Amino acid sequence: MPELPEVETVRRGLQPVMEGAKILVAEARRPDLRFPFQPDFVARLKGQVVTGLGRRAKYLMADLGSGDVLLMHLGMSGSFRVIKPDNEAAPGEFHYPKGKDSAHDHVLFRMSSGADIVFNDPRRFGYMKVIARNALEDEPLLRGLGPEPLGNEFDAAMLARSCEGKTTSLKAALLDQRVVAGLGNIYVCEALHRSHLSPRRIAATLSTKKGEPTDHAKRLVGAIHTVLNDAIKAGGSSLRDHRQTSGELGYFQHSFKVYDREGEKCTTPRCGGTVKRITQNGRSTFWCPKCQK
DNA sequence: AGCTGGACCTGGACGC
DNA sequence: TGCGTCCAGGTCCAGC
Repeated sequence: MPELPEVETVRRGLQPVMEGAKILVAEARRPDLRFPFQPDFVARLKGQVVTGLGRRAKYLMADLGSGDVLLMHLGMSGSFRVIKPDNEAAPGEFHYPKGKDSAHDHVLFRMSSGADIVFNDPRRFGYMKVIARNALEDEPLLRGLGPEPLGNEFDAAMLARSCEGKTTSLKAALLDQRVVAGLGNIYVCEALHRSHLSPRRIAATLSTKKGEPTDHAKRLVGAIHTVLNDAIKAGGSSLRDHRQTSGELGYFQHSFKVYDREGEKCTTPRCGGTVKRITQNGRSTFWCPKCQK
């Protein structure tokens, strides 16, 4: 599920049951997700109080009382659900209704807040890692991350600067987490449509020869802001029945203008174009060639 | 150095 | 029904 708005929605769902609560039990039900779990993964979690739950780009970060940080990424198909523990179960055991994809419930936490938290990830592109807080800046997974798209430092000037000299497409540049961290395939397509910019445009065209941001860059940053904020307000997007931690569906998918709308009429007033799908860098791009230039 | 394409996984939708 | 193909919200890494 997870681009920035979905990860932020997950964070808000987990925060009430995680923050200030102790991890009574932690369990990893397989040796690896995308990477092997660290040998001391469970040991470093058990008994720790979660002092805060934050987000950086598409990562969730749980601060622990020990000074460690639990880093979590949802990959393509990761999700969390919050369930009530079964009081009949032994204290260290997780008993809960099994669904058809329970086989992909890979990580479980029992919190002192009275919640069990289950991480499910069929494709296992997600991962979790415990890092000492004072070593965060050396963490390779976080190293080259660009600015938060909703943060103060991300503006047209900064976007133009980081796209300077880039010969790749605008689509590919915006998906590059070093340029801006948190966008994915959906919100890049949506932001480009809302700013009427072609996904095939060369990224370097966001700046003038003097290195000043063009109006295009300003429009694009504005569109990124609005589409992300609107999506967060809607609880993210629910594709293929992906759910929030509470089991509720986000509803921003109903607001997609182009993503997964190939063949539909463009919604831009007086455009009259049709949404097309092309492949760029191996991934689908949805856009309207008529109003995106 | 920057960029592209393949690899990593599983499951759902579709066509025959 | 079953089998094959294609596609999916991400990102790392090799190779050009």
